[in-house]
Amino acid sequence: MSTESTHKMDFIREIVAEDIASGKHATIVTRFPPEPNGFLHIGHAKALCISFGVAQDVNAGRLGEGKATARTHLRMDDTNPVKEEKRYIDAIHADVKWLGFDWGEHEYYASDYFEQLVAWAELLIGAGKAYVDDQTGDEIRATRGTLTEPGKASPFRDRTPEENLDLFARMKAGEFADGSRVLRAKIDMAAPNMNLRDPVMYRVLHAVHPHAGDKWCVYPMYDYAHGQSDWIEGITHSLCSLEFEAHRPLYDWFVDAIMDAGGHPRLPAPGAPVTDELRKDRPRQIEFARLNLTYTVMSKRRLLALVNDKHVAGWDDPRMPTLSAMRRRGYPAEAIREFADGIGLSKRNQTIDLARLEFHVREHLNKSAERRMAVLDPLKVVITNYPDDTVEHMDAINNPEDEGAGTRKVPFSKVLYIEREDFMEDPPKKFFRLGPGREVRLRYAYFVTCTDVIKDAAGNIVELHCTYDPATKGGDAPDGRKVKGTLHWVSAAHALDAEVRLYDTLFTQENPDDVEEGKSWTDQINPDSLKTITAKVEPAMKTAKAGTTVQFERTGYFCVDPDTEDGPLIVNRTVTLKDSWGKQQGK
RNA sequence: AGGCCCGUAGUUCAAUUGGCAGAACGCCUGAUUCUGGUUCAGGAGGUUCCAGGUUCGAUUCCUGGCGGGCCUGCCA
Repeated sequence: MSTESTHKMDFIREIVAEDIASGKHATIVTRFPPEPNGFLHIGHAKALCISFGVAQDVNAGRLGEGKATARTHLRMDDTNPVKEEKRYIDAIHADVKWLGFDWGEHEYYASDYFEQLVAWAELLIGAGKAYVDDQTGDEIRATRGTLTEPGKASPFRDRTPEENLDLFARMKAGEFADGSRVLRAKIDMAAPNMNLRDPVMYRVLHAVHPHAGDKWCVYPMYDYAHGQSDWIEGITHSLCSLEFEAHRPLYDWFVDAIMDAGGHPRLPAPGAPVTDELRKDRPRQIEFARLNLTYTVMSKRRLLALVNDKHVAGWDDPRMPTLSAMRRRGYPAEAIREFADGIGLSKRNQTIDLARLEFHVREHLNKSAERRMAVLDPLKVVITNYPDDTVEHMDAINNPEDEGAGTRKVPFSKVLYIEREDFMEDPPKKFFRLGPGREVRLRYAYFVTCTDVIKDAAGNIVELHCTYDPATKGGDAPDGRKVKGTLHWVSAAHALDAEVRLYDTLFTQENPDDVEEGKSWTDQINPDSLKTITAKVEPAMKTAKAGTTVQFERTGYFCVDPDTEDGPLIVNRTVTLKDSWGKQQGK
């Protein structure tokens, strides 16, 4: 009995399980094929979790009852040098690793297959299934037809294989200018699927490639390169998003056409026949719905625009949905994986509530993040009956969810800061915090009672006077009396200043595309998505290293920003704590 | 308009392949709590897109509608 029955299944895992059960595959190979033209985002995390997750499930015996092994390749889908850059390749490596996936030695580049791809293209030309077209881009577009009308054949469609071979060789040799000629597959100009109306296989591009250098003047299109790259690597299940559904017939057409012409990546010897057995050795493309999140955009084009138009500080600005941004913001990789695994897999377009991602972030951080006290909006408090020069070091628990995290000392003295919103001069009954004559607990310290409210000439509250009860040291009253509220605080003399970056959603609408006539998604950008303040934090934060996330009690989780390395403490708010009081106030 | 794909709580997914429609997140209530956090207990929320048909019985099968998505780059 396998654990399969108890494990979460989806339509892709069912297909893989069947393919193992039927003996179709003894080795399952999946792949993650990013184009290095931007940074990976949370949508890629979903794809990563699916392709790596399927392989992990196979290896763990959860899929296919241990009758197969599996691996996952990382492949740069680098067929368009004008958009791709080395720095994106580096960022992809870092992000995939950070998320927790290991491709081992299986790192590949589509550009490493260009030689083979060209050889197969020549095979197709020889078989009369591809031709060089001298039409301009505009002409090709104009003759492609529409959704309801068939296209028109190119005047160059019936060139001889010899002529095509010669022309293609000269394209490769760099004899022709960019855009002057393309190699097209000869399929069907009347096909209802537009992708089959003689799609372009190669274009002339005199561009330096980030991986292949200046070796090539022709570059293959996605449709011609992707399926064949899968095939070369022995990918069994090529998992991609829904918009490639209409490309699947073409994906299969190229494989069939190459085999019909005598090609196969695993021919035992040059010129050997493509046997029925070899014919079964081919990849299968399966599509699933890509991830959308509320209050953000996910397309790389738009993310690039946000960066280029300076709406954010960069690809790793913590407001971005990129993995590098989430890392910088303090989202744990494990939370992102749990999120991705939990949202399900289907063919329906999905938009997930941001709240669901935040749930996983809080769930993980609640268990792992140490607690600290920090006052974001300081209000001075003087404990009038506390000795002037005394400092006490209070014991504070680092993480109530993790006993192993231990305790620390927090200095307490006569002058403190508390949160401005923790005091109300005329509080309603449900307000459990400080008010004139009210007693509250200062966490890990004493019960205090507010005796005086000091205001400036304009009537603004600038200071509070309180008395403390020495018998309540540590936070408990020996007489058993209770207080409704517990406040966080810092000692003014010991507090550190910290720059705190408070983030809100990058867009004001759940769906940034939901706009009135004449407006665009960029009009929905939230002008208050970043607020920078200076907070007072307890001295234990002095040693906090970049990348560590702590919980500031009662306010939220905060991650030390890498900018801290060369200056004062800077923290990013990862996510707020759930706030039933604030919610109640909001309505 | 032509082709392909998809319609189940607010959202994302289940429903042992024809047998009493469930879960998670979100929302609401209560208990607990030295974080208005956590934890625990409970609640609201469904014409399974619609209409026919087959069947003792349909979310599931059939037919026809309706709604949504994708496709007319020398992007991926």
